Amino acid sequence: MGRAPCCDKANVKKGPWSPEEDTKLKDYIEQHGTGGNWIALPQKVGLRRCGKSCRLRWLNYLRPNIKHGQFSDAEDKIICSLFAGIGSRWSIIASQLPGRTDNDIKNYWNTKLKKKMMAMNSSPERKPHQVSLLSILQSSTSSSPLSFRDSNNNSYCHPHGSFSGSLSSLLSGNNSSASADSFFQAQESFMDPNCQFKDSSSNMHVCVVGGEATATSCSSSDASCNNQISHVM
DNA sequence: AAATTGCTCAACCGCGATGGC
DNA sequence: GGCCATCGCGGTTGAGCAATT
Repeated sequence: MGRAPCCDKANVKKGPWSPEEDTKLKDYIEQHGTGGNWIALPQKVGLRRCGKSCRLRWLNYLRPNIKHGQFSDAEDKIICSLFAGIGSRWSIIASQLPGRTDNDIKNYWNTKLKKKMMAMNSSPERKPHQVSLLSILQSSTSSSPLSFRDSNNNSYCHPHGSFSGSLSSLLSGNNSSASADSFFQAQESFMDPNCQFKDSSSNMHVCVVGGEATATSCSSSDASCNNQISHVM
C-alpha cells in the first residue's frame, strides 16, 4: 500500500494555470487569506485544483512582491555563498533574497549557476572543486564576511571566519546523499584549511580541517555523512 | 522551411516534519 | 504515545520555446 493521495486525483485539474484560475485564487486569498488550510482552499475558491498546487501557485507566482526575471550579480554571489555554506536548502537561501522563491532559485542554480561553476572548475589551471565559488564572491565579499539569518533567526557567516546557526538541523535528519555530497563538496572547495563552524542551537562546534574531517556522530539514516565531520562539544 | 536538439521554468511528486486529537 | 491530516521542502518532469543543423 502506498501513501494516500493528498486529493482526489480524478477530479483535480493538472497542468498550467489559466488566467481565470489565477485571478480567482489571488482574489480569494487577498480577501480571506488562506484560512490556514490549503487542502480546503480550492473548494472554497471554486477551483478544481489540488491544495498543494494552489499553495505552490500562490507562493511562486501570485504572491505580492515576487520578482521574476534576471538575477543580479549580487544575487548570484549570495546564492553561491549560501550554497557553499548550507547546500541545497533553497528555502533558506530564498529567505535571503527578497522577492525570490525557492523554486526560482533552485531552477536558476540547476540551469545556469551550476554550469557556470562547472565551467570555471574545468579551467586548466584549477583543480576540480577548488576556489571557483570563492572567485565569484571575491569581488564583493572580500572586505567583510557575508552573513545572514534564517527564518529562525539563526545567524550564518561566510566562512572566512566562522559559521554559526542551526547546523545540527542542517546535518541531521534526512539529508539525502546528494545534498550531503554537495554540501561537503562545496565545503571542501570553499573552506579555509582550518575552519570552524559553531552551531548556535546546540552550542556544538564542528571542525573541518584541511577540507576533510572525521565524523563521530551523524543522524542521517543512510549514513552518507559518516566519516566526514566531527562534532566537538 | 523543416527537423532536431537544447534550454528554461512552471508544475508535480513523494517524503519527512509538525501539530492536533 | 499513536494516528491522521496537513504543511513545507527538495528533486524531478515535461511542455513550450529558442537555437542550431
